[in-house]
Amino acid sequence: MKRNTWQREAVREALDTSGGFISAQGLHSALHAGGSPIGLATVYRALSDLADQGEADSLQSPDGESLYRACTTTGHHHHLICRNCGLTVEIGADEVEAWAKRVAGEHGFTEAAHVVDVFGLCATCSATAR
Amino acid sequence: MKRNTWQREAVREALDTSGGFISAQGLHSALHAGGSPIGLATVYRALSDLADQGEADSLQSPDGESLYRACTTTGHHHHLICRNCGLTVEIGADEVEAWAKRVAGEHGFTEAAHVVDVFGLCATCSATAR
DNA sequence: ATGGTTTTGACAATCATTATCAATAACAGC
DNA sequence: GCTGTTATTGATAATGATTGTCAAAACCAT
Ligand SMILES: [Zn+2]
Ligand SMILES: [Zn+2]
Ligand SMILES: [Zn+2]
Ligand SMILES: [Zn+2]
Repeated sequence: MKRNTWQREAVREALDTSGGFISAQGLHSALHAGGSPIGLATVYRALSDLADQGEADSLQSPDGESLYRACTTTGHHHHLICRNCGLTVEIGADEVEAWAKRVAGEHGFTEAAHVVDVFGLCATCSATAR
Repeated sequence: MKRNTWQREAVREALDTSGGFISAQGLHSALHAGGSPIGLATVYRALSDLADQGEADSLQSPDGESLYRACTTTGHHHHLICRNCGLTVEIGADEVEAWAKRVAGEHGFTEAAHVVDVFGLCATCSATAR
């Protein structure tokens, strides 16, 4: 049976607080900065569990890091992510869902999954950058 | 000035031969299997260069590895990839391009890039799997 | 409160990728 | 073709993220 520990709860809360996508290392740093003595391995395990249970979304950053986020949308969705500050907008994309299903079918592919993310600079970061 | 070496050419040819997306490690193994004594670091450098010059496409595998492929389509496009055998189909996706641009704009994002890939089992692998 | 079982965390191990740097090989100019 | 300059190579070390190990600590049903 699965047990409840303050570590797991701490990770959940830190994820909620973070707002945007964040790496395991980043979350661990944030937790430490907040005074938590949680171990790094534990953060990795908690994030992995949260992702498995569907309580967190995960994706690969452009440079191959795994990033996690506590999303509010329950169902399947995609993300618009600021590559500077991490601000994330959850996006429903029915037309993309249809497209993905169609192209997979047209080429005889089964068990198709898709990776669809948009990375850019949010309005705030765009303004700052100039 | 850039010099031409048999190593660089070997990587280009191996990429062409591969057909699907392949990792640097995988290409290095393939080259060694074919009798080439090329070094691993050189394969990494050559692939990075090819990607920079637009002669190769690159993407992150679902588990965070960088994969490369010599694509025939010159312009921007996306991929339908067999997660079992690596078979890759190049896909033009005007509707997705438009969608990505639209959602970025709607939320004030600039310099938006998108990651759009479909992973599945190709017809052959689907048949074998059952 | 107790005991069996899960979870933790310090640390080692792994794996992909990048940095080093002396030795090598391209190639421009003679 | 020979030569000197300089980009490139490759063995290896270094890095950085992630996972494995395992004894000690924490949970929780009883
Ligand atoms: Zn931003
Ligand atoms: Zn989708
Ligand atoms: Zn391509
Ligand atoms: Zn296949």
